[in-house]
Amino acid sequence: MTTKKQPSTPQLIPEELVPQLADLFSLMGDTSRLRIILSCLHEPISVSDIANQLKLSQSLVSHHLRLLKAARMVRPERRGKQVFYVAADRHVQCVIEDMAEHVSEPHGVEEE
Amino acid sequence: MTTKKQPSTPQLIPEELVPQLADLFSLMGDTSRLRIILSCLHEPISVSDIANQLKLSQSLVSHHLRLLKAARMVRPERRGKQVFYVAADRHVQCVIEDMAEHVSEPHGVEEE
DNA sequence: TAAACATATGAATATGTATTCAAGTATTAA
DNA sequence: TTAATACTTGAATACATATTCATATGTTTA
Repeated sequence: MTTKKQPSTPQLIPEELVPQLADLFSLMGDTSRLRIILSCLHEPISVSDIANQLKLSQSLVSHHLRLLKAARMVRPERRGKQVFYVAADRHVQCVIEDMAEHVSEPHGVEEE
Repeated sequence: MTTKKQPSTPQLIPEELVPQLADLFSLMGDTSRLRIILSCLHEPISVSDIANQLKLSQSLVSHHLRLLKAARMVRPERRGKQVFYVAADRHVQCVIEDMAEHVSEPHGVEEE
């Protein structure tokens, strides 16, 4: 039984954004991809440098970067033969930092 | 070829947190689950109310809530026969709002 | 031009997971 | 206690997707 009649959906986040948001979170939900994001969070870094740093195949890194680029989370910048990637905007960083705070939160001691 | 020797990993986010963070993002990466999170973001709401509001089966909502609860993103509170769920802390809300800002960002006009 | 390097991409596979259905547990009311 | 309601849970399935391998594209140098 429904407790009370809900006035449709009283949320701050418009329903239309949900699929886009879910896509972005989903991208960040893979450890390889999250590490890649972290690698190019503060400064541009080349594909091969990411691969070496994270010990992932160049192919895999490239596949992931393609998805991240499509979602506008990173931006490519060619320098000669290499392509450098950097986080698209500051929001990505904020999101990760907020979430890091969440995991660092004291594990509710079931008080009250 | 590596551009320059990286000093291991100069990140603000410690490597150990990455799997936990990815798990959380992964949970938010499903539209059904993200909607469920949004439903109990501001006030406790019963399982059946969530199911009705989102037009999802009670079973599915319960399955998702179990995962969200395990990740300490929501907290259950029994009231008689019903169980109300509410977002565990404010960080979840911050994360979603930051991401919403990201998607609302002007789509870089490829300048320069 | 060809060769070497850096990155990208398509196909194949293996693994994960969202959803459904049926049955189980918990709480209240009769 | 039995019945009804609210929620949970396990198993099965269908679908998505991370990773690898082989190959292709783009860029510089010889």
